[in-house]
Amino acid sequence: MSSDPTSAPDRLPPARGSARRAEILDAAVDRASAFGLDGLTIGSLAKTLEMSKSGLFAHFGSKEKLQIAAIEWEAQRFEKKIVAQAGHQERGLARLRALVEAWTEHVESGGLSGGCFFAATSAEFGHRPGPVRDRLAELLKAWLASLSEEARVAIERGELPADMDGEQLAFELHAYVQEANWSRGILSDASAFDRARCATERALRIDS
Amino acid sequence: MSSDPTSAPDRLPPARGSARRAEILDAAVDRASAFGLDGLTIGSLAKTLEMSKSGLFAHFGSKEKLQIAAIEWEAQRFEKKIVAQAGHQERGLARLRALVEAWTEHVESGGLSGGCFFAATSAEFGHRPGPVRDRLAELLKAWLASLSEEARVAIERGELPADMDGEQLAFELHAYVQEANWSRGILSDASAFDRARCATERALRIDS
DNA sequence: GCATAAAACGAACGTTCGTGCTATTACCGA
DNA sequence: TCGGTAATAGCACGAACGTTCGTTTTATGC
Repeated sequence: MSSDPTSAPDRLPPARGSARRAEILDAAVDRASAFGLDGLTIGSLAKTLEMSKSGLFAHFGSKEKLQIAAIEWEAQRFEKKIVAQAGHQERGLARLRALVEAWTEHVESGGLSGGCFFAATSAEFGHRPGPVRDRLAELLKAWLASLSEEARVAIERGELPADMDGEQLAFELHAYVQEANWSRGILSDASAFDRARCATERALRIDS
Repeated sequence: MSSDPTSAPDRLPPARGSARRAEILDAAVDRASAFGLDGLTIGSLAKTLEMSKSGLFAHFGSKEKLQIAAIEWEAQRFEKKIVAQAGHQERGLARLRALVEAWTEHVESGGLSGGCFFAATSAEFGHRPGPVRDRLAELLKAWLASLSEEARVAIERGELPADMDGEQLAFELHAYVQEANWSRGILSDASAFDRARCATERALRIDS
């Protein structure tokens, strides 16, 4: 196989179906951001991709597996684009700021037609038990924990007031970005992200 | 009309079906808070109420009209329970505080199985054009305007710092309650409303 | 070039969706 | 008591849902 120059790039992902799968999941994430993971119907998704229902279905085996695959797909994108990038920053306030800023930019300009994928899907499944909800809860809990842990370090280092509570700060920072996403959606308020950035900045100022 | 004591109350809504209609809409709001206005199917709603699909359907004429009726129903409840009550408070900071506190309590203990009705439905329809979205947008824009207008009065009166921005403050206060609702849902975090109250309290302190 | 496996397809299943149409029941004024 | 109106039920419809099946196309390895 090493003698064949064309087959070299596709190493660990074994199948040539992986490209198709990526296309499907990109479209699935986009649709789910606007219509929810329930509104993500196999028929409409297949029509979008100009393929047959059964052909698409065979990639996942069930709708629930498709839903979870979409979640994992977006989670990976999120991890690479935000968490990993912010990891280059020094721990504490700098990294916390990097996380929130990258996240804000990701939600604002992520290119999804329904705004933040996780906002849409977690609102949808917030009160519906099952594997989909469980996975979403896991991911979002971890994301909140990342924020509050980094806030804790910043406080410990004296970069933020000692009487601050890391979890409370994470709660508020998270709220601003979610509110901006919501506000842009239902209120068509494009300036909402500026408000979020403004609120974030004030929350992270040392003197507050 | 003043001569007939019995027909006086039910003027425009003519029917004695109004009691049944109330039952239906109560159930509809509850279901929609958990499953969304799309997940609010006529079949399942009828089963919940132990009546026939067609019998229920006849009350509204179309699913979209049922959805909008549910929205108006909850909007009325909201108006009476929160806006009207807070109207007894003096304008400015006192009324703003009353609005947010009553709202927080309403979302926390409103008895809906999916949490805040408007959070669920506006997230669902945030990016889907149509009459349902339009009505939700109208109501939520008005609610945000109520908050920021009251904030503006409070600032004008010197009850809040003069360099504050009413709209920005409303954005943040709104964000806290929405975040609490979201957090209780997907993270099963019951203490989220305490965080929201804490953040609200700090935002409304004069010295901040 | 041929065997083989993966990928996509078209058709159909049973169910549920929203929505009509018609018949039946319950109530209230005359 | 009767007649009319509002409320509900029963039944059927076309469409879309997720899913299964058998077949056909496509790509790869010997």
